Amino acid sequence: MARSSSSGSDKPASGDTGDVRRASTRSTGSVTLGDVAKLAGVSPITVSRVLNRPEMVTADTIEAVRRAIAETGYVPNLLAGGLASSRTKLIAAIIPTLGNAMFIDTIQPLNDCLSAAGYQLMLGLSGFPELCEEDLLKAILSRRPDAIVLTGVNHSAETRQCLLAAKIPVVETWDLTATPIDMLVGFSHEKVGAEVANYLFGKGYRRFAQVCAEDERAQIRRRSFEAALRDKGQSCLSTVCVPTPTTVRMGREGLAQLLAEGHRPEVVFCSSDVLAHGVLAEAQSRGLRVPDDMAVMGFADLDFAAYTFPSLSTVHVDRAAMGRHAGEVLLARLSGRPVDKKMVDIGFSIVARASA
Amino acid sequence: MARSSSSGSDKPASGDTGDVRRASTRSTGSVTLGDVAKLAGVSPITVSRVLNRPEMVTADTIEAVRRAIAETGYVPNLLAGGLASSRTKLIAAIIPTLGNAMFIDTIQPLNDCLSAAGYQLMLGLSGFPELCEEDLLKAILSRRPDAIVLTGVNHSAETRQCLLAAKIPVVETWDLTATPIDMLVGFSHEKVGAEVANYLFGKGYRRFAQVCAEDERAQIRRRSFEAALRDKGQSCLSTVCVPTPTTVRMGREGLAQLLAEGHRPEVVFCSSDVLAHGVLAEAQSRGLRVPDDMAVMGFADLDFAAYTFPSLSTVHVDRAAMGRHAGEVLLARLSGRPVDKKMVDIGFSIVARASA
DNA sequence: ATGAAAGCGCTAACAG
DNA sequence: CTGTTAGCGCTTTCAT
Repeated sequence: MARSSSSGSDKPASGDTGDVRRASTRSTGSVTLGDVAKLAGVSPITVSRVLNRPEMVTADTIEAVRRAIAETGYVPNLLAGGLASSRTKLIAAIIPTLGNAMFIDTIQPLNDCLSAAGYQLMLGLSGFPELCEEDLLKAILSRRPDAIVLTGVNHSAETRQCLLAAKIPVVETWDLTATPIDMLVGFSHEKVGAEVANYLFGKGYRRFAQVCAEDERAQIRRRSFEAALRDKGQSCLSTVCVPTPTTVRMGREGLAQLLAEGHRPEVVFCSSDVLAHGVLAEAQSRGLRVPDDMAVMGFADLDFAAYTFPSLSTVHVDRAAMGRHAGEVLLARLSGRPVDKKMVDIGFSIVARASA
Repeated sequence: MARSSSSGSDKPASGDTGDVRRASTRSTGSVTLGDVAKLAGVSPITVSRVLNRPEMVTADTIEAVRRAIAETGYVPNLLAGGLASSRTKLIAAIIPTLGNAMFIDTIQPLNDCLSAAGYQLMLGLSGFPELCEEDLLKAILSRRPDAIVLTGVNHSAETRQCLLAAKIPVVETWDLTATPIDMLVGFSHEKVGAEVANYLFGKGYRRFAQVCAEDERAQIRRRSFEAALRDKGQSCLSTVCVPTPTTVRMGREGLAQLLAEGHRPEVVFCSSDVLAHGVLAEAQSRGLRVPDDMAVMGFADLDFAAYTFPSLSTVHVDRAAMGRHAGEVLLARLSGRPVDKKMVDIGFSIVARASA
């Protein structure tokens, strides 16, 4: 079967044993470039070109090779290709968890953007404890991705070192810093906390409480919120902290705890819409009127919350734009195009709905 | 003339000067096994052993090598390793979308399980249209994963062909079939539809409606639900179908549409808790009492729904167990251990809460 | 436009 | 226990 198919007369194994397919010492059994080349009657490199740079090959050759590829069911080996070329078409992204729709909303457009350009996205889950981010990173770097997307800007010295040594484009997301490793697209959590404080103070609220995730960026918003209150001579009655990843249940329990401790806040600022959702559910089940008895402010503007509690006031963050933008700067860099803005603040906005 | 850049004579390397560290034509610059070996004063293969089979090496050697690794910041190249050994420590999983918490709940324990065993999970998103599953699969197979986890059991002939040709362990999940490709862990969507029909009929409901995702498995549940109703001489008033991935919003709109069409169902069976959540939100905003005016049945038993609408009746599916189990059978197979059950029905149960 | 030779960095298979 | 040799399958470089 595996003979030149060029012109008809296909003699059955005509004696000469010259190129009998000798099993090499450790063949993997799968079809290789060489097999396709033999079938198509060309050299391996030509098959490679058909796949990677078809403009260098004549239409006839392409046709013959395509046929051979289809006939053999050849699937390229990107381990070999990546090893030889130092380009893997692989891009890694590290996020804390799959359990948080916030990050997913960023990853999805990133993935779309990259796969449209022929890259594959590999996800790494750091789990919120930033403890072993370095190990994860090494595991990821050992696959030699062409670039990497990080969540957050607070990395250990070792992590930065690894990243620098890898000499690949890096995009940090979900935060801002004056000293990015490479490129950056995020927004200011400090500003969020401060502006929310201003907003709520401006609405006349004076008894504040929080339900806040034990997450680095959530804590930044929290502290900034408290600081801004202090500037106004106010303070936060109480803050309930809950472990990550957060759930609606924790929001419910958070409010339950605040009330059990005897607090009667006029408004509760939650570190995410998931928690705010839980707080609203709990308030509702207790017959509290929102915002008259108690107002609620969330963060992120998640769909499911907005469609369950349309009154939820929140902070809108364009997560999809963040993902898209991260993909775009990466692709620009990888294709040698100039990257206009290495640092981008995508901003945020307070969405005032009936709950606060 | 083009050759002018060549340093040194054209003559064949006449002679000797052999061991000058001649920069290889295309070095990638990063630290290699060889560099570590040189520093540690051992051979490359010994470094490899320290990393992969330390039990074959003396403690002293390990120590020396470890030091050299730390000193150089060496990060193994798994492209090269995988190419040489035909084992990549990479396992792929294909799911329809990241936007559905159902699948995430399966993937998370799968990931935990695999990474604890030193494997890395690579996610592939097929998007619900099973159209180009084959292209995605080829892109994934080109990274030579050691095994693959699929969502669903309905694959094209080409897909099955690719999978067979790859000769790697395969686990299909989220469904049952008499003819799995290899291993299987799922449950019967047919049974779900039928049992829900029985349950609701038994509770005395007679006017049924559905809000159902345009998803293969959801449609199986739907048809089975309708068939079971027919067996009882009943029928479904109306079914609103919504595109995937589904959202809470679609659930709201689904109920709105049912009511706008003039239907007054006694009970609405939704193809997921996300949709049921939306239906409940819409019902609530219209002042409908649940279950007195209208009952609601969901599917999957998602946390966020249960904690927002604790009364939501639903079908419980142990998604985490499915993921864990998939990981376990895979690891068993990969380590040569016998796999006790190649096909596992993890079952489901109807959770009767106050909403139905 | 196509091909030949030489690796990419690592590990399997054998020595010693 | 450690080293030597020979590839894994592909792409680069340089030649034709």
